[in-house]
Amino acid sequence: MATISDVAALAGVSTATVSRALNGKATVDPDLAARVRTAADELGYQPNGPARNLRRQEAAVVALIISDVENPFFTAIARGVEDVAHEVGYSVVLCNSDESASKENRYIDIAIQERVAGVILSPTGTTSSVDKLAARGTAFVAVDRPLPQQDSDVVLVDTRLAARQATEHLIAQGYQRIGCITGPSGVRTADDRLAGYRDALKAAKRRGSTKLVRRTEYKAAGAHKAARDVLSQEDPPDALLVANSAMAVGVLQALQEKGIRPGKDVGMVAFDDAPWAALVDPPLSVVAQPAYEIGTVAARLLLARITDGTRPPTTTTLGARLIERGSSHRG
Amino acid sequence: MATISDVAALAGVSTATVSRALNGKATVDPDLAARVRTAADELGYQPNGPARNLRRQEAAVVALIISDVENPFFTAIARGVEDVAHEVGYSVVLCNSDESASKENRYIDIAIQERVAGVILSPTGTTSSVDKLAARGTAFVAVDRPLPQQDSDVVLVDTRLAARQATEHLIAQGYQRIGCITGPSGVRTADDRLAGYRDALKAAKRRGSTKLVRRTEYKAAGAHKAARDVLSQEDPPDALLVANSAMAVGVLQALQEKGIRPGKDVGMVAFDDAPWAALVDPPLSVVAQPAYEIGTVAARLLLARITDGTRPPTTTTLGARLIERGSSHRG
DNA sequence: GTGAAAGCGCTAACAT
DNA sequence: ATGTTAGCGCTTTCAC
Repeated sequence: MATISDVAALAGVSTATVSRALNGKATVDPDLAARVRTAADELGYQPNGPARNLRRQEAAVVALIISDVENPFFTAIARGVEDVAHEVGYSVVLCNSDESASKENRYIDIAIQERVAGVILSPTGTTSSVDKLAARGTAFVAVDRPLPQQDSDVVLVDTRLAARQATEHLIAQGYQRIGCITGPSGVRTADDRLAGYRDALKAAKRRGSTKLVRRTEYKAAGAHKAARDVLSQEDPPDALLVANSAMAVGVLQALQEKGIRPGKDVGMVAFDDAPWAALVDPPLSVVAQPAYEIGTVAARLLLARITDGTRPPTTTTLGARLIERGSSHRG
Repeated sequence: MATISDVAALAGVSTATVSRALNGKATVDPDLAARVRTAADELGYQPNGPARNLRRQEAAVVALIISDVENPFFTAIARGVEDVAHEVGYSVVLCNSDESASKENRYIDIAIQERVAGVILSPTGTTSSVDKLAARGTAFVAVDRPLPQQDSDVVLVDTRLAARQATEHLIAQGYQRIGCITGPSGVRTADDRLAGYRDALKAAKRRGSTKLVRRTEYKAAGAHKAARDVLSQEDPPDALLVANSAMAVGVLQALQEKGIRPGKDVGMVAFDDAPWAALVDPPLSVVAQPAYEIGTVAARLLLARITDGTRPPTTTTLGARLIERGSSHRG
């Protein structure tokens, strides 16, 4: 594979000049620069990234570690990050931690080893691995979930408030026994959504009951089981707040199997406005989160921190929007 | 940041010994190895990836360039690739080419520059950029779509046959004027699905009509417009074959807006068994592609090629499965 | 404006 | 079994 020396030899200049020419430094004679570019093209020269990064002590790459590639919420964030990063010449590598602390840890190690310029991640809960980034001075920002005792930049959604509003909406629609199916304990968004749900019940002077709450992984399968379970008990809920769109799939399956009609028999609001939400029957009421915007904001914060590591950490909280559709309106 | 020399100094050995110990070479005294590991831990030593890769002339990383991160088909492939790659100690970086030849090209350049061990990609159609990989001897395998005049490893689905079977199923159900909404011309899967659709019509001695065919990008918005258009004409189709699940969303929206009931008024089969397909009313008949398996097979082929660049290229064709649900049964 | 030369951190010959 | 040393390809002072 052609190296910078090959290009230098062909162009009849030094390697230093090649480097300067190819990196667009102003201090190089236009004629020479042209000759260098021609030589580089001729040889199909591609700079050796590891060598460059070794020398520069940093790569123009940001790592984005998300907890579930198959969740549209996170892929939308990814797009936001990409769009901003590409604008300023950074590449984005996507890593899928799969909601596993050990995978997250592994990817953080890789990010450090590869000396990426920065890391954006949706932390799995344990803070330990992120400390390494802080210790090394690698820029990072958390999305979707804050980092316990770590004052970093973070981009969140006011998910507790959103959950409260969604629950209040169900109450206003006349549902009496509202249940909640949320994610695993310790995952901040799952905890917050549950808290918001309870806020609404309390404000309406309703007594909550643990029998109406189920916690499970943020996946269809878990939610399916949870929904079957909660609906099979003696006093089943007549409405459900569901904490993400994958879970909504599982819950709707369960309703279908049990012959329960959403909206009429059991009201339902789910987090995340999946593309299909308006297509099911009845259309699914959702809490739409600004996922793409989370990505763009996080990327901008990261870039700012890369250039200036001393700026004070900020917390950005974006709002979510309740979209009322048929599944939360008593027919 | 601690370097290998720091570790060597602390452990009272040479850098070579540190390198050997940390890389698990057999030829190092167990006591020394332990001392080295302790020193490394103490310093929080993380090897410098660029330096290592520069020296080794290769990184234990494979790049996966997919054409749409928001398409569940491709994210399922990503999981397959990851699972296999991680087993053998490779990391996977995901790149989103967004169905754009220039982005694909850019990511290929980056992959080359970073000297990744191999590349898996769903090519956008133009072959040009992939030539660079071949020219440099970087291992790569194509998924979902073959590479024109490039004999590489490739993992495909027999999508033409699947399209034919889906169309035959619609014919068998008594639909008379079957239309097809497929992806852009030049994208192989889009062309193949159209060809399979025509195969079925021809075999049934039906005359196809270009007025029943629409081509658009593989996204909901394009398909939405296409469906409105095709259904508004004088002799509208009474059934539709739709080329992926994002498009199915757009088509179902259009049907909803026009008050057309899927199944009863217009039959429908779509590619890709999205999680929500069984939840819409009526449940959507689909062609289920073995996406995860495409990923695992591709990863295994890539690893084999990384170890032995001379093995003859293979083509693996996996089958798809028609899942009949309500949307293709006349009520 | 251009070239010579040092050195980023690591691994692999080679020497012992 | 361990240490010494060269060098991977690049960027960047430092001279000129």
